[in-house]
Amino acid sequence: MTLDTKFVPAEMEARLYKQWEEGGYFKPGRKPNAKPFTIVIPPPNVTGSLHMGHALNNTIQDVLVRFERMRGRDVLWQPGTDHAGIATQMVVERLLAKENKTDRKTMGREAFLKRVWEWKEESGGIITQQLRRLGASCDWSRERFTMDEGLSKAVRKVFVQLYKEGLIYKDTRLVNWDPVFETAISDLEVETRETKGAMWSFAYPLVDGEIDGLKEIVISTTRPETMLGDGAVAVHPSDERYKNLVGKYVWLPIANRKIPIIADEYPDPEFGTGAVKITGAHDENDFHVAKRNNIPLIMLMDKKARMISTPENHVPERYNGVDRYKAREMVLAEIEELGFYRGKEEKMIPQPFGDRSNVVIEPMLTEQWYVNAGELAKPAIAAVKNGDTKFVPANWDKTYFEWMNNIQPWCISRQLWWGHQIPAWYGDDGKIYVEETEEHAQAAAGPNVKLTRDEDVLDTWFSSALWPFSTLGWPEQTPILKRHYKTDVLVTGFDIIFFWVARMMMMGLHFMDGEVPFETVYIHALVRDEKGQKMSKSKGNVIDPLELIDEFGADALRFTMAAMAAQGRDLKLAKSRVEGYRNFATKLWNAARFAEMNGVAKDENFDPVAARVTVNRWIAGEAARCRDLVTKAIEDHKYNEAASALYQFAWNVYCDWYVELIKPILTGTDETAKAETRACAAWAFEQILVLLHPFMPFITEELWSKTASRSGMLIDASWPTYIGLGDAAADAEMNWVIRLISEIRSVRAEMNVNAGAKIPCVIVGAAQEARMRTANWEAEIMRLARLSSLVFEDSVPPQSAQIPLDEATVALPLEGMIDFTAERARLNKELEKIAKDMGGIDGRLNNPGFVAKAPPEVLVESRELKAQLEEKKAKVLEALKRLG
RNA sequence: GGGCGGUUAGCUCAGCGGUAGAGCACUACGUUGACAUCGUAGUGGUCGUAGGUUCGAUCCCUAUACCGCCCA
Repeated sequence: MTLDTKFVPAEMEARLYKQWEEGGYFKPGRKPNAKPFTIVIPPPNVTGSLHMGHALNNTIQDVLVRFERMRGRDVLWQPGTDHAGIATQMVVERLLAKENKTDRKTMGREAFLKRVWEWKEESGGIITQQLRRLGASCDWSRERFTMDEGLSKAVRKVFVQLYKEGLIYKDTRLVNWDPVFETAISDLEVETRETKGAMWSFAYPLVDGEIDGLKEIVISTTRPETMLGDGAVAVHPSDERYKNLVGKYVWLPIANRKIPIIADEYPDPEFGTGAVKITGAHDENDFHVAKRNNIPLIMLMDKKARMISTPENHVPERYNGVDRYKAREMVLAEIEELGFYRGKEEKMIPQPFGDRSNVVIEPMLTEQWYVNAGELAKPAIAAVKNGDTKFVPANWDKTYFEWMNNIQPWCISRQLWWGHQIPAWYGDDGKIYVEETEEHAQAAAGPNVKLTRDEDVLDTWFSSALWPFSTLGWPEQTPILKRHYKTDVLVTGFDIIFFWVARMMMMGLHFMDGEVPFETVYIHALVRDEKGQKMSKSKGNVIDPLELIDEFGADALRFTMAAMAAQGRDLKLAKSRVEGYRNFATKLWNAARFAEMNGVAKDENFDPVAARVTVNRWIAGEAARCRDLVTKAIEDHKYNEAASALYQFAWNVYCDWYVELIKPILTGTDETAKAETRACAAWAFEQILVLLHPFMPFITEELWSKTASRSGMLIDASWPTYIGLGDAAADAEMNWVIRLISEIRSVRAEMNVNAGAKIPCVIVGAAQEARMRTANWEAEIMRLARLSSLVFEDSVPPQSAQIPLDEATVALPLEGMIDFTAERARLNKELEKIAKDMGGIDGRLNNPGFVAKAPPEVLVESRELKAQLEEKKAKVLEALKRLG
């Protein structure tokens, strides 16, 4: 059981993870009488590989899950992946193009889908393997995929029910059309970006010649090519300039059509000429104007955003099949040639881009399926208002409400192949049959109707919205569903509050009898690079979490994530931070090696409450304090505070002081004290392992098994509860000793005393308590402060450096070793600091308002502080006097 | 235009009403058989700016500047 001198994370991590997983520790149901605790994972895309966002997200979930497991809850962390419609189809299409030089259309739907499934089987497991490397303790035996048979059944059932309730319907309106993927996408998948563009002005001549001195109306547009589809020119009803033109017509050049001049509230008279062209079929605002005024909607483009020439749209034949941007150039040239060109202004314009395809989205008039989100949002809003679901940090509910209150119909149909095909059939009788299966549809239609299934698939987020219950077996009423819905916490980033959180709320409430899908939504920050920039492949600033795991270990990465998870928006990741926590792991390893070398071993009979040695009583109290801090911090989702408490306790308290202070005991002759201290040191270290386990599961598990022979694994250990720990007298004594040693060290360094030199120390004016403490810790003080002697005397020896310590003065007779000018300077500096502190305190105490109004305990504290400062000041002055 | 964040040590960030903190970096010294992935000591901040509330403000309020995100 000897520990190696170095610790190598890689081997250990793989081995331990396997042991946990195969040991069934991640599975629920092991504590059937315990209260369940449930988290559903935000399902990563099957196409994905682990990035920093995943690392943060899953670290937090794993900390929670391991913590609650240790606290005795019956934990289910439900894992799975998302089929990610567009993303996956895109990946496989690219693969096809590369491999076989073919495309999905040539292959046909069936063959293509077969290929996607094959790809999923081959590559879909990458991300889940990577989650394992992070240490995520999900129950992999319950892994789900959004296109599993079970989940697909849930999707069909939800769709059919919502349709029959009138909450899903078909509608023809403008949608965001992605001309690369040739599908509609939802508003959320569109990203508006400011891009370089221009505003061109054209003249449309009046059909009736001159009216009110006007022969033409000048309109401006950022999209010249759409003029071919103009159905009207609109002006504001209050616009005097055009008052007598409303109801007249203009000639639309190129298309050679007559279009009316209409009055509508939409045009801004202050902007440009105050007249706008209305292209109802290709612009959202124009669409509404056209609807209001009964203006025809003229379709100009096909699914690839190429112009089409039809008898209906009057687009000249030469435009047929021309790309929209090429058509723009043609229109501009022709307008100029016709003499209707009226100038161009370069400007930045907002343009919609597809978040996946990265091309300009075209508003297109098509028939699509919609969810009446407004209706479903009502209970979802109420549930957050009344506290059934809480956002942490709480201010995110504002974002949630803001969006939910203004929610638009959700376009859920996609003209893709990869996804849940919509369970709707069209009969040759012209009717739509929405049923869970073709048999049901046929039954509904009757035997003589020929059915054709809707070709479209559903938005990926439709199935994700069902995740908290579909993964638990719904629509079957499984025991797991009963036990683990609603879930306890959802951990996710703010970027998918709308995409996912809001929709899960809607669907959960609707299909689970009004019960919310989760009690708490913990929203964490997004991981950015050191400079605060979003990590992206194109910027080349991506830090790969797996590389960090390779270099520093999963524990170090996890601890970094937790330590940086302070509630905020951004999390800028510096590699040095990960390195620092790797060092922390090394420190723990070495502390364990120290223990091993010094006979520090677990003693089943050791009871920290009964410890007699002061330093042991003290460390036990510190352990209890750390335990309380960590517990509270995790409960409050303040992972950084938990991490910081652990780091401090393990390194600054246990390693720096406790271990150093017990060395003389461990090598001493007091066998009783030695035995107790060995047992206590082992106990305290064990507390570190247990408390740290949720954050650093691997190294703690490894040390757990190597520092004692134990019956179970640490993952299965109980979160400690302590009764009767904490001893104020022991704390006071140890703190005094630590202060004494620190002060001597500080003076030594400042006086440039050779680090290796042992020096004498004389304590003057010590009260009984200080004398006792000194006696108790003589060996430790001498060792840690590098003293050759430690004695009490009645007066300060000549040529001493002097340290005031409460009522006593600690004198270091350093004749010949130090420069007394320097010592005087040091004491004067000390005096300055005291004076500064005093200034603050006096300012308060001399303020009648403070004395009258401050809480009594603050007043007492201030007075005590002043007394201490005064005592110290007197000592320093005395010391200066002695130096002459 | 609407909303939400941020501005604290050279860097990355905590703290958020009662004496300014951590890690990294930096400086000096390396003594102690766990650890140089370390130890000891130290340098470094008028807590964006201006008002206000308060006995007291980095912390609360108002305004303002700059940076960032989301929505239109």
